[in-house]
Amino acid sequence: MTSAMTDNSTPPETEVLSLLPARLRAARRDQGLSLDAVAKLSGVSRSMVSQIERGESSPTIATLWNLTRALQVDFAGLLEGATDAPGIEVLRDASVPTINNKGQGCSIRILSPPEEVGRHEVYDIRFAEGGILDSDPHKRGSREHLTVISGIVRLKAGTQVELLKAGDTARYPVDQPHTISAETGPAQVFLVVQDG
Amino acid sequence: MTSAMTDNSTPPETEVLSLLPARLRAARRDQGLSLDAVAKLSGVSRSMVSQIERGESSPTIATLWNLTRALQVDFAGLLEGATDAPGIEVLRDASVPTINNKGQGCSIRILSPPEEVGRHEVYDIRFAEGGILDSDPHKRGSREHLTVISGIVRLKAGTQVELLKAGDTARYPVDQPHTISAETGPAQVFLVVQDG
DNA sequence: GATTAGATTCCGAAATACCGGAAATCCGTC
DNA sequence: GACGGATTTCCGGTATTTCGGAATCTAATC
Repeated sequence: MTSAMTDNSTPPETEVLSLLPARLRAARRDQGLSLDAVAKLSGVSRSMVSQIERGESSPTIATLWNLTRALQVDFAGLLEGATDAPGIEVLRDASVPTINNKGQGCSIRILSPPEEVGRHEVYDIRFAEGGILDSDPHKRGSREHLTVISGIVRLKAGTQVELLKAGDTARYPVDQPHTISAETGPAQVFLVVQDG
Repeated sequence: MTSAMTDNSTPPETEVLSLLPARLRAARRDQGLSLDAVAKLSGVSRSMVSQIERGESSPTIATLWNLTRALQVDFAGLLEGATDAPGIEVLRDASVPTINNKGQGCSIRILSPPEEVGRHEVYDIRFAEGGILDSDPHKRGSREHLTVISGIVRLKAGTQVELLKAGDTARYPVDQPHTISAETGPAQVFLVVQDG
């Protein structure tokens, strides 16, 4: 058969899988390896490597995994779309998207682009005195990285509680309910959410 | 046959693939979906989904891809090791590791743990008037996310130049030389480096 | 131009991923 | 405890991946 790739559910747009063959071949050639060499390194037969590199076969994750280890490429990055923007994108102070109706007495300024899902998001959060931000658990494995710019905040993650003042930083898993509050006065924090 | 997973080249340690079935099943159950439901959503048959979730079959990347889209999980993250730390880690203002001898007139406060390489790093950088931080290109695909806390800074990435003041944010690729400088007075910026 | 060494592609045969329907298992409800 | 309804697993058959070897292609050398 001519095209073995079962590309059902493949709208015109994101055929990320079609990029994989070329990337694999490039990775191999970059290291000056022959098909036979990677075959011995990975345990995948030469013919299979050849077919995969020509897009004539859709490898099982097991074999792909073995290939990535032999070629020393990152399994994850291999399947990601070419995500490179050309130049500097600037988001001016006045035009930062802001959410006010979440939590109480706090405004959330979204500093990362909405498209960029799956890696990390960046927020600038400003609390009035007594402001509270309550969050439900995110996806398992996610972590937050919180740095206090000014004021004093109280951080609660699961059962644990910490008091943080300007300059302090806290990191914590967020597969559990967590709360940030500014009890003693206004505060500003910088929050990086790393998706799990 | 009982175990179809071709697990050749599988040292005792990182059998990341063995985690995949459980993760898929968890993702499905979290959304309250039945095998039949995801089958219709993804185009993969119920039986296949069942087999994959029980580790009795190693899916091709094509079918796995379809599953990830139906379950709305990140293909990349699915294959990464479980990276969860137990509780809140706190880094106090006074004990933040700081670098002063890089660049001129600037001190770099490292807010992310050194172990956590490969995802993102977080820095709090403080410039004296005239301070300059020159950086060589990082790994291709890396991006920086810079937010100005106070003062005015000049950002140069490749050939492009932008002037940023307090509250402004800039995002830019760093597979090219880039420079941050505070020409008109002291400044403080927050920098998130996303590894490519 | 012929020879040789290396790399890649082609070709059965065996293994296994994949599908659709049937059987089995799990629950609530009467 | 028996009866739906829903979910999951089992069981054919088919399509595709995967392997090892043979054939083809590529280039350098003589």
